[in-house]
Amino acid sequence: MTKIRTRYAPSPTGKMHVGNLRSALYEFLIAKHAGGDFMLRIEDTDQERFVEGATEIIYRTLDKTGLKHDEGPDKDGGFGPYVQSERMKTGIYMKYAKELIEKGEAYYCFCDKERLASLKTEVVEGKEISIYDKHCLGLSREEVEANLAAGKPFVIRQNIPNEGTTTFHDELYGDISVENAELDDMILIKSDGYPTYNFANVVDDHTMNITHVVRGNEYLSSSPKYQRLYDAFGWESPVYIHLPLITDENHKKLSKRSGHSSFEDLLEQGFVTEAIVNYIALLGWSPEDNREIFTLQELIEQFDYHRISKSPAVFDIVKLRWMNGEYLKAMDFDTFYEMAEPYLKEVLTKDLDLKKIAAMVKTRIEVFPDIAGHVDFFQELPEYDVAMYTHKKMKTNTESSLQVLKEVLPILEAQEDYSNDALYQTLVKYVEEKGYKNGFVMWPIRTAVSGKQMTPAGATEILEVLGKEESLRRIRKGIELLEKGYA
RNA sequence: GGCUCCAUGGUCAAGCGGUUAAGACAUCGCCCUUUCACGGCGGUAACACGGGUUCGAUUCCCGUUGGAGUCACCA
Repeated sequence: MTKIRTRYAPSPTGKMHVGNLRSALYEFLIAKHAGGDFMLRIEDTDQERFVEGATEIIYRTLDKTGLKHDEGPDKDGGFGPYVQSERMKTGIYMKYAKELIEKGEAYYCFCDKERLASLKTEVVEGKEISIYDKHCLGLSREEVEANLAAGKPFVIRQNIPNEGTTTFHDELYGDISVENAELDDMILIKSDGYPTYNFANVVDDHTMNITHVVRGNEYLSSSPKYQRLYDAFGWESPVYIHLPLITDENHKKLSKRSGHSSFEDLLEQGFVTEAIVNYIALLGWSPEDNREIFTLQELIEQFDYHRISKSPAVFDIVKLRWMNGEYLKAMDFDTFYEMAEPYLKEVLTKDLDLKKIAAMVKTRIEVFPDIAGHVDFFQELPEYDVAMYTHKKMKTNTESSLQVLKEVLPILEAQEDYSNDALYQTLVKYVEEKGYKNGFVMWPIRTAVSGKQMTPAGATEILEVLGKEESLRRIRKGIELLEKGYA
């Protein structure tokens, strides 16, 4: 049994798309589950789309998510170079392309843009559809030589016969066959000398000993062409595993405008890395049991690629939010605080015990940006309606609240110890003396000091954080409002 | 439009000829509670349709319908 080798082969064109990230994750898991190697190869054959800094994003994301590659541009494993533009300098692609020409499996094509444009036959949904007419296949060897000698720009095309069918095997989808007549003579080497993705991919996967080619199923329909390339070279084809698409809520392939389509977007929206990885692992794959929360290590152990699903999966941000909340709840406090602090400081500039507030909020938020809405009242008492004092279950109304607040004010003025425990004891004592229910007293106090329908903590906890002076100020304000609301 | 793939609740999904068709998110209700949340308990909700094959189809085959992907000197 040969060692499994998978590869992640992104092109440095910008942010890390979640679809790409999931491919990387699955490629990593398939290799690691079997004790194999996971390789990184940079596919930068399109100089026009190259984005400065994009390679760094790839490294950073892989590092942050824990998808450590065994080989790559920065980690030579003997199969380099690992960047296609560098591989090109070795002449490898041209060498193999010429081999194909010798075999009659490829040919030079000198057709210019104008001629190609004249081949456009049909326009469907705004896209022009054309199939190359093999015009240059008919060129004699002399004509080709003459064109080459004259320095005429050329591309090299794959020669696919018009008859017969081509079949390839996918581990998940089984055998897939297409008529050769359906297959276009795709370009292998572009006029700038660079290989196309299609060609470089095949040459590199083979020469780098990749055993399992794992990629999105948008490549499913072009796979027969790749298969023909393997066959033309006489190479053994790799195991193909095409992954189901990840779609947006409209069941369309996830696109930039979805807003949460890249790993960076998600981090910005306050998601934690582990939750994102965990969630996308479950988009298109499920374990044998019903577990949903997995560390990367646990995923490696559990990941059996035969359990990858065939149908597309909708990226559900709501479920991701839930999962993120689970991670936040399970996180140790110091780590949580470190991450939450910037969000707290954004709304709380007064001298407040942020750690205490962070603890309140830890189990009630799903993503960090939720924090602001929970704690803003600590900074400043919001405007609120006296109707908020009325709560049927607490049996409170504006009248009872006014009375309670008035009675409680002197008690709280006399109170020295503003710790949660002490305050609670004091208030409960008052409750008992009066024969009230807890909520009958706590509700109006909480309302007065928070001005909000819901808060991340009970009344006395809020009093503690606010401190005596501010608490009393807010309660007096509450009394004032209630009296006014009355008149 | 051609080709290819897919088809279990709103979403992620188990299931691989015989099940009361799991579970999770969301949603609804109840309980708990110093509000809300958390947590606990419970409810609503699915095999797209039509033919076969079979003693028996969610499961196998064919068709229909629906959805998606792809048809570049982009990957």
